[in-house]
Amino acid sequence: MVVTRFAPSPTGYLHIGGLRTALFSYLWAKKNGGKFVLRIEDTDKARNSNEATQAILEAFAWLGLEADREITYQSKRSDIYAKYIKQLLDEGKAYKCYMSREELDTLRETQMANKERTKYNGKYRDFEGTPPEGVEPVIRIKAPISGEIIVHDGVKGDVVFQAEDILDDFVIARADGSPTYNFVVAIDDALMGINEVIRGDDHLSNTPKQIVVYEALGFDIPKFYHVPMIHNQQGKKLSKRDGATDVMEYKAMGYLPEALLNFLVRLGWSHGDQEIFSMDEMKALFDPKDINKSASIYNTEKLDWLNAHYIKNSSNDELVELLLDFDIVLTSHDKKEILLDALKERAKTLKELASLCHEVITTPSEYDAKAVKKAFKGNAFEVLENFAAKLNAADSLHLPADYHHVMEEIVNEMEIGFGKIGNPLRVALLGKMSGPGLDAVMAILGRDETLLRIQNAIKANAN
RNA sequence: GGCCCCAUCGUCUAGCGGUUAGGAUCCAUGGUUUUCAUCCAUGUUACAGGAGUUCAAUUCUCCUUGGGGUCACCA
Repeated sequence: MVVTRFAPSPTGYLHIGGLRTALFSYLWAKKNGGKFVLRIEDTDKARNSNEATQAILEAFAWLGLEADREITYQSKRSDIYAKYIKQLLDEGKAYKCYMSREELDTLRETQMANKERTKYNGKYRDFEGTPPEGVEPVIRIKAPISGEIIVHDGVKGDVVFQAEDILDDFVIARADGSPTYNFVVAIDDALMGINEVIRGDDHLSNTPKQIVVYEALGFDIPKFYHVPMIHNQQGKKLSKRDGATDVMEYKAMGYLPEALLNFLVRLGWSHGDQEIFSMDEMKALFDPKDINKSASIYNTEKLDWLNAHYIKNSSNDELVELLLDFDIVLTSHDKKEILLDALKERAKTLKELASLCHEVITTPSEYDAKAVKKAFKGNAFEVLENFAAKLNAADSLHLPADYHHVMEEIVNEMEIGFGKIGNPLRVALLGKMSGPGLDAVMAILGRDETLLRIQNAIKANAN
């Protein structure tokens, strides 16, 4: 059974990069009929907040990524960590270190001055005398001082680290007794049965430390997949300063969850030439062996295209529901089908769709100057008057085709091109030169509103 | 700086020794449309550099260069 996890620390919103590794983990579990679990790493009381936890859960709910087990909170597991700290102490695999912070700082400065690697010098590793007064000790683990640590990584291949280069007896419990990250991660992953860890490759250099913990405790080491970072336009790790990195911002901007997920799954992963993936396809096709080794640059051009695609392919009922968040209420609008059919292929986001709806539904309060100049020339008003008269006289006007028929009559009777009626009519109805098909617009507005807008336009622009 | 990772169109990527280096996006042009958008065509643009291995390297090896990550009593 494959068990994967996503383990955010609740210091802020769910980040776009975090979401991608979460998605990969989720998909890989689903692909294998396994479990995807969520663990909140809330051990840093100073930086964590409950709001952040809620924000992360809200984002997961929006995207429909559900954890398969109850959420684990590290803050509730201190007893467990304490037990293992004691065990390592008893077994002589960890020890108390009485080096004060000042002493440690001095050591570090000296090493830096000598251009040496900064590492703990092992002063208390085999200490047997009387400990100094007034120092609350930290607990350090006895890490190997030589030899190789090999991370068998599913993305990068075998990565070899020399213990002497990267390891020292790192702290596993602070002076106040609280355990540190690399220690608890290993314990939690092991105890939660996590056997496939998919995470950002900024964790790759942490992995040897975690392996030290696994080995000291006799736990099985999971399979690791370190996925490359997502970079900003400057090629640096994506951070909060790089515009929209909060997942929920995308909801606010009018992106659909399926578009965002589809966009993210293709960032660093691919399946031949396929670009569009439904959730079912992702679950069936995702495999971490196809994850890229190189970082990708965050660029949302393709997200816009995907979002437009998913909007076009949404049902009108779904769109009515989604538009409620953008203050467009079409629930009982009798022409909503015509309206959405006409508009949904013109919008890149729900926000745009909402604004397009608003433009059609609302009587124009002003007319684009350029459009007026271009459209209301020659006998444009005469054409409009004739058209209005014809509309008045028509007996049944319901569908776009009915309105189209009236337009055809005018074109034939006055012996003009469609442009002669189309351009002025469009400006009259919408206030500008571009927009959806006029027959659809009129069907949406109905006869009365159409006539009203034509009269308004003539009144406002005939001078 | 030490250690580690990475390197194909602007961007996302395919490629797994022999290809006119493919797709997508973006951009441009044309067609469709009464307009705009959609849609459909077409086009511009890429193997970082240098050695080696090989009959043959984008592909394998090494070096250089460039980029990134990480080095806490943070996670």
